[in-house]
Formats: sequence, C-alpha cells, structure tokens
Amino acid sequence: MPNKNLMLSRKQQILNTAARLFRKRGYSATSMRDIAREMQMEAASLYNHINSKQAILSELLLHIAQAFTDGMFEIKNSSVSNIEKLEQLVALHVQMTVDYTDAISLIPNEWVHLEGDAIKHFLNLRDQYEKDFNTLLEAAVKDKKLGDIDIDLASFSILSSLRWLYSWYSKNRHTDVEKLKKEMIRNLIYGLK
Amino acid sequence: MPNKNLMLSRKQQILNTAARLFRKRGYSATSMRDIAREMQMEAASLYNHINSKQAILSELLLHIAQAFTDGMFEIKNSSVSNIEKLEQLVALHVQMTVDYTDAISLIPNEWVHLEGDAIKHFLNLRDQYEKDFNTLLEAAVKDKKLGDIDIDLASFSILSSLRWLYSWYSKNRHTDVEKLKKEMIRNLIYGLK
DNA sequence: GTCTATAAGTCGATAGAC
DNA sequence: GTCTATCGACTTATAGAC
Repeated sequence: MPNKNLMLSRKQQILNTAARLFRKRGYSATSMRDIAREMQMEAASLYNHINSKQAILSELLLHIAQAFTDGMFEIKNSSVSNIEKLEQLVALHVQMTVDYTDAISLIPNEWVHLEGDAIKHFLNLRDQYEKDFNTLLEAAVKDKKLGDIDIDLASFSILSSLRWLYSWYSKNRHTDVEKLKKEMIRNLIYGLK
Repeated sequence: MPNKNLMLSRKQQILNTAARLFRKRGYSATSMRDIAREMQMEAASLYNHINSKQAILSELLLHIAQAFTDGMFEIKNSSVSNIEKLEQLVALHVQMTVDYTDAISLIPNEWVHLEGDAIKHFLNLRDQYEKDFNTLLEAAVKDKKLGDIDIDLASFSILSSLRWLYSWYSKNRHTDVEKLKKEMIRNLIYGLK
C-alpha cells in the first residue's frame, strides 16, 4: 500500500505527523523541528501551512471533541431505549479510537497545553459530554436496565477505560472492530448489571 | 493543620512539589524555575538537594512502581483465593491513589520522559506487574468466579479505570476509602461476572 | 512553497561568593 | 544551603531571498 499521506493535503500531513509525535513524547517535548524532520522539510516551512504549534494542538483536539459532541447529539436524539443509547456511545468511542488513534490519545492529558479560547471551548465540550453521559446512565438505572450503582463513579470507570482504549488498540490493530465494540459493551455496560 | 511540608526533609518537599507541578503541566512543560518558585527559592539552590530534573522524575516514578511490585508480591503469595487476590489488588490501587495522588498521576504518561536505566527499570516493573495481573485474572476465570471474558481486554479495562482514579479522587477527597475500595471492586471485578 | 539566517526568549545546569 | 551570574544549547516564530 502506498503511503496514505500522498493522498492528503500538506496541512493534513502535518497534523497527522504532529499527532503521532505529540502522542509519543507529549506536546511540550515535541519541537517544530521534530515535526519538520519527520516531514522532511525545515521548521520554518511548516509556517506556510499552519499558524503556530498551538494551532496544531487546538485543531487536533477540537476536531475530536466536536466529533464526540456531534455523535452524542445524534444518539441522544434517536428513538432507541436509554440502554441502547449507552451501547451506541461505547461503539462511538471504539469507532473514533479506530479512526483517529493518534489524535484521540491526546484527549486525556494534552488539553492542558491549550491556551485562551481553545481551552475554554474544549472544556465546555468535554464537560457537557460527560454530563450527557451521566444523564443517560442515570436514565438506564431508572429503567431498571442497570443495578443500583454510584452513577458518578460508574460513569468515570467506563469513560476511563474508553479513554485508554487507543493504547490497547495500537497493540491489537488486527482486531475486528465490530467484535471489539460488542466486547467493550459487555465489559463496560453489562458488567454493571 | 500546619503545612505538612514542615515535617518533611527539604528533598522530600521538592519531590512533592515537583509531583504536583508535573501532574498539572507535565514533566517537559515544568521548569526547574517553576519548582523553585513554588519552594520559594532559586533554581540553582534545588541542586543542593537533587542531582537533576531527570532524577526527580525517576525517584517519583520508581518509588510508585516499586510499591506496586511489592504489593503484588505480598498478595500473590498470600493464601486466599484468586478472586480475593484480585479484590486485594483493586484495594491496593485505591490505597496507593489516596496516599500518593500526585505521584501516581504520572504513571500513565510521564514515564516516557525517563532516560537510560530508569526507563528500562520502570518498564520491567510495569510489564511484570501486568503479566501477574493477567495471570490472576485467568486463574479466577478457571475457578469459575468470573465469566468467559477476553482476559487481555478485561485486564486492560480494569487497569485503565484504576489508572484514572486519581482524577476522580481529587474531586472527591471526602470519600470514605474503605467504601471506595468496595465500590471499585464491585464495578471492576463483579461487574464482569 | 521552501529555504537560510536570525531575533528574542527559555531551558538545565554549574561556578563561586557568602 | 542559598544566593547571583552565567554558559551553551534549544525554543517558537519571522524576514526576506529564490
């Protein structure tokens, strides 16, 4: 298979390369020269495609956060049961992990390096997502589909596992995605029954 | 209550301060000048107590990793059932989280900034711990105490939740520790039944 | 769109006075 | 054990040639 980067815009190539390096060493320990070296160009040339190192990070993080918000919106407003909505949310996380493995790895920690409006926007999206998740979990408990759990702690446990899935998936890329979704739904939701 | 740091050696004060800042901004984004400012001294003075910034990180991470290895050794060699050993391991993680909240937050990501022998040592301890954890999980399945789960993925899910517990605990410090242990055992182990 | 050169600042760490 | 002063390397980002 030819290098997938050949089909992408120069800017998208830079974003993908940066995501991979930020994942490996963190935002602060990755220099513009590091990104340029991987792109086989000089650091100064990067600035013809992106405005700043900070802009790279915020594009990566806000794109992922917005995709989760959009997914939540669709699932929340669909006409299936609450427990099925929870299943679909777990499946959404698995699919995002498969599609954006490097960028999604930045969500748990690297947002602290965002600045100004970007960090505010990111935290707004994240906090609203977590509230919506808790609300659905609570609704499923009221539907008697889940046991009498501590909502906040259970929500936290589920989202923690999903946040770290990129790490497991990176070592198990051969895994069938649909099977992985079913297994995670079982582990994280029906495990709580 | 007087400042707890008053009872500690100057070196331990520096380690605690560094752990707090490394947690907040990451190892790379935290400068020796940042640590010194929090200690109300000059950066150069830190070097009378510690050899380097790198030495701070390796002391913090290897102390935690060794404590987990020691805990695993005791639990593994005790004479209770496999499922009870798993319960005790979850309780160990909860206790470590309560006792070393800042330093434990560095375990998931900041080890990548270790160098030389320190990173080798850390990864050896971590990998052996995870192998032991998987072995116990498998034994509990054979004992018919757990369902027919994907060992590797279930192990991963449990450890992911435990790795992120420091974040939950920081916002819920009032929580009774013994109650938290029981709730996590229920969520992470008996949820899988 | 890529390059060289460089500005302006921060980094970890050391030397040596007190 | 703490300070001031400083070294040499590295940082993000820009100016301007091609």
